[in-house]
Amino acid sequence: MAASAETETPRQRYRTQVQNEIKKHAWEQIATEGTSALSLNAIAKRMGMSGPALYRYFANRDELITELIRDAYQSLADTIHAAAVDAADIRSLAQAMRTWALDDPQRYLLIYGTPVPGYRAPEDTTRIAMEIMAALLDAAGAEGLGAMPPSPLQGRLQAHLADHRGWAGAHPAKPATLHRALVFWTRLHGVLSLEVAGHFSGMGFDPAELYAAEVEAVTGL
Amino acid sequence: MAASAETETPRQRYRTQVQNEIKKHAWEQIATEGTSALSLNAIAKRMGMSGPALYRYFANRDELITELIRDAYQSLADTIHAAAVDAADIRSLAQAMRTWALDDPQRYLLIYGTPVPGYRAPEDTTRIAMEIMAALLDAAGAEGLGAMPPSPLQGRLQAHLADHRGWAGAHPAKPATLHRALVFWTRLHGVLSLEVAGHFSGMGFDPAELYAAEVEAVTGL
DNA sequence: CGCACCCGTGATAGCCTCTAACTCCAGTGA
DNA sequence: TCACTGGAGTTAGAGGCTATCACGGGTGCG
Repeated sequence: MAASAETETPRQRYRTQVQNEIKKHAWEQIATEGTSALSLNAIAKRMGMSGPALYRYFANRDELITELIRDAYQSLADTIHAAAVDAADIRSLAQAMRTWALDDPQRYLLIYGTPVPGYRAPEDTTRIAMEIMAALLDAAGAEGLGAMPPSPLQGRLQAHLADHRGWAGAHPAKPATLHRALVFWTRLHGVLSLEVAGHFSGMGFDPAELYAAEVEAVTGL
Repeated sequence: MAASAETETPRQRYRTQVQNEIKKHAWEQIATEGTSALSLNAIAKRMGMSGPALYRYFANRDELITELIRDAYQSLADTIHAAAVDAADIRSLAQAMRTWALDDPQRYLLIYGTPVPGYRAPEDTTRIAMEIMAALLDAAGAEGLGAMPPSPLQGRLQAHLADHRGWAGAHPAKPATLHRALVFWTRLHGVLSLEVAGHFSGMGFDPAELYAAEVEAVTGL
């Protein structure tokens, strides 16, 4: 990332510094008011300069948001990697994902929330998404996890996944592992997204209990 | 709903008719451009009248969106009720939910997508949400479903749910049924929301296969 | 018939994104 | 050392949006 740190001119260093400050203010605004209320004008005002100045650093509002999405993806990938280094099991990965999501709900929703119909994700976010998938596949393929209860339908899904494993890249995962990783992702996302969006808030029970039970269900799949 | 149809004055009938036309245009706009791009001005222009006229029918943009959310909730509840009348089993409910979600992704996302931080859902949407939950509990409590694999953690969750069953209202569901209904909701929502948001689009496999397998996993829980 | 009410209008304020023309200064090369 | 180039920031302004206000005009009620 900082490969050309020495060849960087002062101009460039100043530029990236201002860009980072803009992003910092953008994150604050997103966390409190939501992404839809993100305003370049307001950021500029808070930084003590006039609105159009920001267009030196980001071509338009969409480009800033795209950059924030990229950063959010990278942050999630880093979090998962860090958890995988500590202990590459499903439980710690799941815990890391949950704390990451609850730490800044709007950051989570920037990735997994409502997409803008016309928006096309840039190439490298899909690359990061595949990195995340690889970490999940590693954890899902670990020894000592429960076997999956046999059923024609589950077997059919695994056969289908074995035929369509492009998303796993070059990962040498067994069909059952592909299945487990996918289910890990969707089930935990199911609990997390509803929790983050506040759909449990009036229900009274503790989402953490449900989350833990779902994590266990995946390990014993 | 149409209890006072005869006592309605022509004025009132015209009023609700215009309101419905506004909502119709709003839905079209949401489906194509997304909720964040919903513009009262654009709707007015398309209806052949000037912007401020719409404020006779909705106090502000938020009130219109709230009304649309209410309608979306009601539409989901109706869909689930219709499916429950045909056959009150989990499979048909799950199928109805999926077709409803894919039929208009932005309508689904209006309920389950990114919430606006300050927004507070009105009372009757939570009432409708509880109706939906009741239908889920009915289906989850049916006879002939597989027993749940015993585990201390799953048992602990069920005990917790038995202690915090306010969201079930007066429904006489066993703890295992509470558990199954919750898991039905979160797991299917996990697959659906990722599918609707396009996170599977580049992965190559068929979400329907995964969905079917998850439905089966819930029935055999 | 008269009157109150509701509907739709244009004008306007204030916010936003984004462009254009301009000034100014830092860093560069002769 | 000095002229110059290019990036940074400014103001002005177009065009969009939400929302309010004051004003005509028609509708339906007493």
